[in-house]
Amino acid sequence: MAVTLADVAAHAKVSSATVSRVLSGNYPVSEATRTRVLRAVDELDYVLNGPASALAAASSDLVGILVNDIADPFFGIIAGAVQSETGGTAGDEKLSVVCNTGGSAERELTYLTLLQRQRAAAVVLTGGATEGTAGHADAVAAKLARLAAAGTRVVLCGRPPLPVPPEAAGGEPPAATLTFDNRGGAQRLTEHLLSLGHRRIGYVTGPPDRTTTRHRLEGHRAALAAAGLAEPGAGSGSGSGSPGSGSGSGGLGRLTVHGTFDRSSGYDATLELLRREPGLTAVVAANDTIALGACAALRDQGLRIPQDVSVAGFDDLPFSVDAVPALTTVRLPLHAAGARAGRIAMGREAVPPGGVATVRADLMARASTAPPPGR
Amino acid sequence: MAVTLADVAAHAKVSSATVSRVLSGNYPVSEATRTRVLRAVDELDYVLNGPASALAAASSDLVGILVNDIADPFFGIIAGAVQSETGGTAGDEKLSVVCNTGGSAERELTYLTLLQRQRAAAVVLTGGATEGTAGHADAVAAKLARLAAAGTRVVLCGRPPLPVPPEAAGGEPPAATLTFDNRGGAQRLTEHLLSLGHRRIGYVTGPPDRTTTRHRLEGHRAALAAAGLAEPGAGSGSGSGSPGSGSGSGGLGRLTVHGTFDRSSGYDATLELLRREPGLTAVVAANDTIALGACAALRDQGLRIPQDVSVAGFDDLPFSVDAVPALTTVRLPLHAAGARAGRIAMGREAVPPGGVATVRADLMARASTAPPPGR
DNA sequence: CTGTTAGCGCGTTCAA
DNA sequence: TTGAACGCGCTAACAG
Repeated sequence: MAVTLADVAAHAKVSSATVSRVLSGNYPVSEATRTRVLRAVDELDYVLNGPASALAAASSDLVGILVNDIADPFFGIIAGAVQSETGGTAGDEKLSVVCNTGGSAERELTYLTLLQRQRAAAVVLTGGATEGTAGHADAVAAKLARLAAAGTRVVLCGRPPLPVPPEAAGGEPPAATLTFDNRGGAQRLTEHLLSLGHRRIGYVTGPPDRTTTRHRLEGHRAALAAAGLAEPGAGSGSGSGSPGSGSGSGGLGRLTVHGTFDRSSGYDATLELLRREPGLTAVVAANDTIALGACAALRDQGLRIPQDVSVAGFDDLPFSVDAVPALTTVRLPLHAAGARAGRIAMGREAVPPGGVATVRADLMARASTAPPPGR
Repeated sequence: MAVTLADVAAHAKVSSATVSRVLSGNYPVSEATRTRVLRAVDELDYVLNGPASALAAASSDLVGILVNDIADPFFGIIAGAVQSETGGTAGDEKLSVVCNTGGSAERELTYLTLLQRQRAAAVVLTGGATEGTAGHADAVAAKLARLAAAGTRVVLCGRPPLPVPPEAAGGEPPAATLTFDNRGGAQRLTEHLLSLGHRRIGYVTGPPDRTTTRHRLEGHRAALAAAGLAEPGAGSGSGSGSPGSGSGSGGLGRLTVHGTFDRSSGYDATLELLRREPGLTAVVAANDTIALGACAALRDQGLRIPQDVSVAGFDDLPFSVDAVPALTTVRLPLHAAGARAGRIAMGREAVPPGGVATVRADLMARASTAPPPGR
């Protein structure tokens, strides 16, 4: 049906082996035959058969990039940066592709299996992990270990390091990891608010079963605790997973509302926060997108930012500086981190010592935060 | 090295063919052997070899989604919608992957070739095309025709229909197309501004060699012309491609500045516009992201929106409604269009009559536009 | 319902 | 420098 190597060989009056050598280029071929072959390829519109090639060579040029939400610029920026390094930057053309897991550990596993089937050259997992259902995290870790064992480079970008299995202690870690300092960044952000004088600070975040949610919340609470604001009775995790709802108990959980990582969830959660604590003077959001929704909700309630209520986000996505007022947030060098992950995936940069590098998260104090009213 | 079908067969004491049948599932196998095989698969940690499978079956489960800029939510939303339909919605698991072309026709061709090599089941091209270098557009069209001929479903989403080659007239079009009404939407948007009383309207747009740029600009100018505002001497295309610069000639081109489709370009271009025409009362941006930059620039110049200058965008991305003031724009049903493209790519929805369907673009008049000062 | 047998198209020895 | 031959791992006929 389609034109094959043999067809080209016949057309150029050489053996198929010669054609193969000309195309792969890593073997001496006389200039005369090379041009003859190339002309035949052109005339016949020949296209290499990827599966056959991969089968024979026992390798492929696929690089998979897994993201939780492709419509979220947070992931788009990272994925774009990874691709800019893994794409055909040199002779080594790689088909780097991004796979949208929707934050589901199940789909993540599905994609990993699919990539494993394709004998992918590398896999980059971006963003926080889901740690809800016990077993799923282990299943992912096990699959990654198997991928690594089969020669696939595994890189984690913006995700906590894999737990090291006891039996593997001392060996090379299966995955190179660039982890974000979510905890530290969140802590510095809340310290900023505290230093401005805020004491009644609401927290609007994403699903409780995400590492990103948990770490940023931990940083926030660590800052509160250090300021003597930690109330007893609040567990580390809190609230249900349904948008707009949170833990109803007293303590810290009362001022934390879980939802999803999007704008409308931030809107709803902020209204809920206001219901629980009308005297709120600041809202910290787990990311910039949520913060945008929070701003809208506050504004719709007739509250001014930052005169009545301060608002802060996380990530420093491009739109944050353009918000009105400009959003105080925590900057994550998403592009740089993604690019580095891409280079590691391509083997062009060494794995960080110990397999793990922490990416810094810097406070960007802007106009959306100010001292609380009457102070 | 890796465990193969034969290993599983031996372990389960059946033939490799039986194992294959159990795994593909589309063939009757007794319950007893099926469980035995599955257990063997599990015990041996067997993973299907994708290339070998694709080679033997002469098909693959790859679906490619090409986007111009993966960091831009415009593409993220479309790609996410496509994936939600092409992902394993039923028994037919497809590895749907998004490829970032960066708007380069060259990389677009590279990706198409790579997908062709993999014998992709379908390819979805999103967003406007580049029409700069003559020949490149033809090369892409030719490649798409070849892909379609080889059985790959080709779908265009948010891109103008492929030119129909004369010799193919009457036949099935090679690509199903969902095209956006960029021209109509832009025209209605500018009519809205005109009806408010604006006469000095600046236009900030992307690279001149993109169909999206051209069509939206055409709609804008059509509205101006209908209002008798067309000045002679302005060509259809104008300006150089470098950000912040535009055509220096008189006529319409004077109020049009080309750049890239991002925020900083919108910022710079707006300053340039203000330099050329300090009496400007409105700025129309070719998309919402540019509009955001335009707002920032105006604000930094001490101009109020919309009291001093009105601003409008295009696309109605999620953040637009949260801008302050809420952005007047043109809504494109990106998610719906992407989902439909995905269904067509999967063969779950019929190709529109004639191969082309136009997606409507509706004016969303919001708070960023108002009558000009003193009126 | 299950086993046997041929290739799928290419990379890679081994000889020449 | 080139050609011939084998096999990668799997699916799809064809028998039984």
